[in-house]
Formats: sequence, C-alpha cells, structure tokens
Amino acid sequence: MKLVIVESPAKGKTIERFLGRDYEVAASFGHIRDLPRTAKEIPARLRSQPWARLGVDVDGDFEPVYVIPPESKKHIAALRRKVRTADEIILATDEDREGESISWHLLEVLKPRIPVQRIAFHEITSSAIRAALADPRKVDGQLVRAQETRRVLDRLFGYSLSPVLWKKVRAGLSAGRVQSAALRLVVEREEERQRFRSSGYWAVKATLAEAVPAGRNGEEAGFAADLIRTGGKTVATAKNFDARTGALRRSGGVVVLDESAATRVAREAAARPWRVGRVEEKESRRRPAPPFITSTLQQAASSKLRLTPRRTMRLAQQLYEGVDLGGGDRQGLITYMRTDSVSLSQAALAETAGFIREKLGTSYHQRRQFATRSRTAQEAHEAIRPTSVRRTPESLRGTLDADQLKLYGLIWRRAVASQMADARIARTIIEFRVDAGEHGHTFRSVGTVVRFDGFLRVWGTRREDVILPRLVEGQTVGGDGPALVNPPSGEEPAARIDIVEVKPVGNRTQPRSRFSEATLVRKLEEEGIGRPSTYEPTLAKLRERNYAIRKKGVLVPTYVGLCVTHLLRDHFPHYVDLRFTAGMEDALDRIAGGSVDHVRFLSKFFRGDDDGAPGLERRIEEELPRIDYPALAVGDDPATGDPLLVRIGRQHVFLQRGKEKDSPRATLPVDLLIDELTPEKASELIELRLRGRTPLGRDPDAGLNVYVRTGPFGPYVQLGEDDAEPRRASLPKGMSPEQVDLAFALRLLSLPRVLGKDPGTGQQVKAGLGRYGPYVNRAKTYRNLDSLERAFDITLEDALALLDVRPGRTVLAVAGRHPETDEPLNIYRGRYGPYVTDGKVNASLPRGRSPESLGVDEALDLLARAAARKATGKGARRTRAVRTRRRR
DNA sequence: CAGTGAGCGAGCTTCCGCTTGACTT
Repeated sequence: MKLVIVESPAKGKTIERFLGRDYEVAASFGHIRDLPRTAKEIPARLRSQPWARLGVDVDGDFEPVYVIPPESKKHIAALRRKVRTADEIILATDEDREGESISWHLLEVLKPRIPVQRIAFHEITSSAIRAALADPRKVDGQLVRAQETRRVLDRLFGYSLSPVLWKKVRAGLSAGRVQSAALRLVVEREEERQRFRSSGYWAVKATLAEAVPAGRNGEEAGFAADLIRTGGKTVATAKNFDARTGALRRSGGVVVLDESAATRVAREAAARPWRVGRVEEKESRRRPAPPFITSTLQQAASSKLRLTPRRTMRLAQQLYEGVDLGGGDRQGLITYMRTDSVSLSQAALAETAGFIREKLGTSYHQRRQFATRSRTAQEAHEAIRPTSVRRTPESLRGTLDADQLKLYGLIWRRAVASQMADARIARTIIEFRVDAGEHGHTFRSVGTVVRFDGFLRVWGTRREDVILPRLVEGQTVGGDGPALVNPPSGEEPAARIDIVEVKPVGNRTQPRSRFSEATLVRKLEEEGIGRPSTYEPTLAKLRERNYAIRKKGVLVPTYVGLCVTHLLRDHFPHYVDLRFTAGMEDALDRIAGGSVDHVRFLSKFFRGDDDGAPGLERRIEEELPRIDYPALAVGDDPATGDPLLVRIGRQHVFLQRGKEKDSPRATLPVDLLIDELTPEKASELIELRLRGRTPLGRDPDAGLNVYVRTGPFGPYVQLGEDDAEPRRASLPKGMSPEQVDLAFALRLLSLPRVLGKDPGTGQQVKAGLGRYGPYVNRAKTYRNLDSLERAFDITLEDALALLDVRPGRTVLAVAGRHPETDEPLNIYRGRYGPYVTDGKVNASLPRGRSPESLGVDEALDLLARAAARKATGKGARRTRAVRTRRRR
C-alpha cells in the first residue's frame, strides 16, 4: 500500500477517486508542528534559556524549537497508524513554501523507514495526478529553510514588538508583520480623511428630448448633456481634484465654476439656440475579469452579495467540502478557496469551452488563460471555479441554501464569463455648441449601446443602453429656429430636439471612503502582505484587539488602534513600512535559491549588522526609554483653551484636559469613535464629569445623593457614593444628561422592578432597562418591551403572558417517532443549521445532509452520538465564537 | 441585561500560515 499524504481531507477524498486500490490517502490537516506559543509549551530542558519565551535560539544559529500543538496530536497518531501498514509514502502537500515545509515536518515526525517520495500537482485531475506520480522528487531543503526563516522572522517580529505595546499602551496588545501593516492602512486612511478639505464645484446639466413629431402621441425620450467647456476652458469635475486632499489638482486650463458662474451659464444656455457640433461614434470592448482568487472572491461577495469575508470563506469551505447531492454521494462543488492563482486547468478550460459553445454558440466562446499579477503569489492551486460547469446554479436550487447558492452562482458566472468573448459597446458622443461671448459653451451627451453582449450575457450588467437620437453636425437644436437640415441623400432625416431644462448643480469633493474588510483585503493582496489563508483571520484580529471597529460595513480605527500605529510608525518605521514584506520575500527567494544564508539574514534582522546597523533587538532597547505614553490631541478646549487629549487607560479610553497630573479627566464612551469626537464634544464630556461630582439632589427615602455621570457605556445616574456600592442605571438611548431631573433619576434607579412571582414556578418576575432596552425577565428568559414606560407600569399578568410566548421554532421535517418513548423526532431549523431532537437531546444534522430524507434509524444514531458527546464532553473548551458572544 | 479610567501584585498577554474540528439550537 502506498500512503499519499495531503494537507486537506477534502482534497484527499477527491484524489482518492483517481487512485487505484493500492493507494491510501491521509491528511495532515495543515501544519503539524510549530514554535511553542508560550514558554510553558517549550520542553522543560530549554525553559531556563534566556530565549525560551521566543522559542528560537537567538543566541546561537536561530534554531527554532518545534513542538506538536495539541490539535495536531490526533492527526499525527492517525498518520502513524497508516504508516505502519504502508510500503511507501508519497508526500503530496501543496507545492509552495508552506507545503514543502509540511512535508519536511512529516518526515521529521514520522521518521519512516520505508521509501518516501515527494510529488506535487497544481490541479486535481486524473492526468495531473498521474503525471505527478510519474515524476517524483525529493523534499527541497532550501525551500524548507526559506519557510523556516519566514516563520522565525514573524515570531521574532511579533514576540519582540508586542511587549513594547504592553509596556507603553496596554497589556495584551499585539504587533506583527501583517496585522500592523493592515492596521496602518486603516489608520492612515482615517487620517487622510481628517486632513481632507472638501472643495465645492458646480456643474451645469441639461436635459434634452427628442420632440414628438406632429400628429403622433408618445413619450419624450429624454437624455442628458453636461457642460464640458465654457469661456474656452474645460470645466472642472471630480477628477480634477486630488482624491487624497480634496484640493484642485493643478488648475492648468480648467475652470472651477461657483454657483453664480454655473447659474449664469445655465441661464445663457437655456436662452440661446444650440448647434450640434462633433458627432462621434466609437466602439469599445470590455474584457471579462479572470476567475476568482481568494481576495477577489471576498471583494465581489462583499460588493455584490453583501457577505463579509468571514461568511464568504465559511460558505466557500462548505462548497469545497461538498454537499449531499442525493444517494450519499458527496461532491466538492468548487475548487480550493484559498488560492492566489488565476489559472485554470486544461480540463476546466475544455469543459467550459464545450459548455459555452453548446449552450450559447461558438461566437460566445473565447479561450483565455490569465496571468497572475502578484509577484508574491505561490500558485499552488488553481483559480476558484466550479468543479464542473455543467453543474449550473439553477441545477443546485433546492440542494444549497440561499447564501451557498448565491456564492456558488457568483463563482460559476465569473469562471464561465472568463472564457467568453469580449463585449462590444458602441459609444456615441455628441457635442453641442452654444454661442455666448467670445468662446461660448460646449455641452456633451454620451450614449452607449451594447452591440454584442459577449461575456456580459453570463456575468450580467446593470448598465442600461442610452440611445441618443440621430443628429447631424451643424443642426440647430431647441429654440424656434429651423430644426432640420437636409440629410445626405438616402439617410434618415435628423431628429428634432427640444431643450427641456438647463440647471446648475452643486457638488462637493468627497474623501476616499474608509476600507471595507473586502477592500482592505484587496489592498493587502496588492501589496503582497499576508496570504489567502490569513486575510480573513487578520481582519478578525484587528477587531479582536479592538484596533478597529466594523461600522456600517467599513473599518473605523479605534483610539487604541491609532496609538499603536503612531507608536510603531514613530519608533519602528522600517518594520511597519508597507514594503517590509516585499523585502522579506526577496530575501526568502534568495534563501530558497541558495544565494543567501538564512542565519546571516536572521542575524542581521534581529542582531544587526557588522557595520553597526542595529537589529530589531537593539532598536527596541534604544527606543523603549524614548517612547512616551500615547496621547492623541483632539484640539483645544473651546472654553478654557487647554489642550484636549485622548489617553489609553488600563480598561478604558479617557479624555484629559490639560497636561498636568491632576488635570480633569473623563471616560470616553466606547462607541464614541474618532469621527465623532470634536473638541466641543470632548469639552462637554469633561464638563459633565466635573458637574457629575455635585449631586443632582438627594433621595428622600435612602438619604443618599443622586448623580448624573458618564462612563464607558454612556451617561448614567448613580445613587450613593462611589465607595459605598452605589446603585447605577444607564439613561435610555437617545436621552441626554441635561434632560435628567431628580424625579426621573429616582424612577430609573427604582428599576429593575419586581412584579411578583410566577404562580407556576415561584420564580421572581422583574421589569427593567438593560443594554437592549426595556425588558421583562424571569430566570434566564428575557423579553423586550416596546417602551420604557411599560417597564414602570406592566402588570405581572401581562409580563407572564409575554414570557410564555415561545420564540418560534420551524419544523423542517419529521423523522418519525421514537420506538420506545414514542416521542416525535422532529427536525428544526436552528441557528447552526437543521437539528433533530427527541425533546431532551439535540443533534445537528451532518453538514449538507438534507432533512427531508432523514429516517428514524439515522436520527436515533445521531441522537445517541450527541448524548455520548454530552456525557464525555464536560470539559469541552468554550470556543472563541462563544466567548466573544458572551463578552458582548 | 452589568458596568462606570480601581485597588495589591504574580503571572500572563503576543506572531504568521497551513488546516478543520466540536460546540452552541
């Protein structure tokens, strides 16, 4: 038996089909060894080393310490079992730096005493695999070295700079080659937007319409014409302004119209006859885009389907793993989704060609093989495409869920369109001249007509044809003058045109938008920073660290993010330069090629040059005393003139007015981001904080002071002193502190109100105001109320009625009845997909398993296994997803 | 669905790039 080892189990299943009986396939599940995450993970004998925390012997030859992470243990055990019965091992991990490294680690860990071969294929087809098997090679030690160097550099970078942030900004923060560059992009875009000064410019727009011939009724077909020149100068439009600063680029020849100029031109143009000037027709072509790679998929799914990169990757994983197409046959629907290559396999090209020719005709087909732009691409996989174009999106309706289908459709259309003919679009440009003054005014209309839709037939377009009427040069338009000129013999007469309206339109330049997660991925990919498998995790990290917040689909940096970027940029500019990764890649290529020694490279990076240029280690040592605790200037207080600063506290971000130790301070509400923080707002928060020290009044019952203050969760009222466990309550959303009087504060503080006991269970029923608004509650059940007043006046009876409404469950299918208990075995739609329940235990259906055909036996089997897991899985770790949800 | 720049202070946090679990209902 020959044991073929690949990285992904799904890939393994696919290639299994192409291999004979004497082959067995196993998966490594990615990397199997890594540097120790913490000093605890390092072998005991090395723990006393000064470099133990790094996991790399930086005192010697930068030898890494490798350990097997707990998640990999079971996979290695499985591999070992299979090796025992194998006669030969074939390492078929991806053919890139990381894949080569995985093969090497497999050798190191498995230490096989049987023959070992290394093969690689870039596409999963029978011929490619056969060709690879016929051409085995050895593991490329130099490429493995390059990977190891990459790994060590990233470790030294991250584990050296992160502690600087712990000391100077806040504990638990992180810096890294990729994340810090990504954050820098987000921060610098925000800073660019703040520096941006919007400019106003005016345009003149005319609406023209083809006059309806006398005696015929019908709609007027209107079309637009824009002023392009006046007084001999080109009229400035958005493109004449610098997108980064908002200022006029260079005024060479262009004229920026203000309101009065635009109004004057509009008035003149409306009053005088127009004459048709140049009429030009040209044909342009549009080419289809290459098939998707990871970054472009995330981009398109975001803009066209409104899916986040995370959701996109999860859905793509599901499509890659495949769904049950009936009869237990599980087919992967798309090729691998983490790829940087736009190339398609020969088999895919041929199948797509046949499909297009058959369904649309030969004129629609054009074979194309795209070249990958990125210099850092490793091209271990194909582009993302359907595994078979014959599996159209329509044919999967009902098999896939709504989002899976949408994403599959996008991938399918893009791949098919990439093999289709150009679209041919005719553009008609008509210029109109209006005599006025020395130079007059020139307007322009543009019409577009799709002559041949080509790839647009499949890819689709929202562009509508704009058909302009037939006009002849020299023809008069509008006014009462003669509308017709004699057409050249044999041609249709020119149309008669009315000027419907000419109006001035005011515009302002807009700053470049913030990055969305998808546009940030595109930028990172362009810069060669990060890899397909890390784009989405990097975005998640920015949010996890609270460096940036996703707000209305775009990334806004937080104060912490700003401070971290400023610190790194001011003190370690070389390391957060966008070109750093490119420089590293060059060096890695040389290491792989044998022209650079990896120890010298790492030593230069960490320890510095022989010529005295410091490495990272010394730079940190030197900079550390020079780094101030970060403070962001908001501006000067409009009332006192003192500087307003944002500073990072151990828990919260706070404002400070003045630079003295005892300057007044105030917590910044967490949702008050940089774009909303003006000096006025900051001043107001400081004042509120100062005022909050004097009580609003006194509670007549308890005799305690009542205060109005603001905290990280916004304004709140407090009953009693800070040191005496005071009661506190947030103001309802939208209410400002000035609106609060003593009576209202006391009412708020009276919540939560005990309504009584549930006669059934004896549990207390309460009404209150929480983070999500007013609510009623019994034990762990909560129901929202529609107004705050309801929290004060709802009766026990009404509250119970609300609490007893069970949030709707949707029965998807019925598997049958339990043979012993006779309980119904219903399948419900849950948050995590369909699940079956016997009333006590819930069990998710395997992914892709359709609920309709689930029988009693299979249901019982699933439930038994779920019950077993429940019994043994007491110490099951809480996943990240659960933790973050709880934190919120 | 609680909290409001905490407080002692020891021990800990952190990187990038390969992969997919089990786990929520």
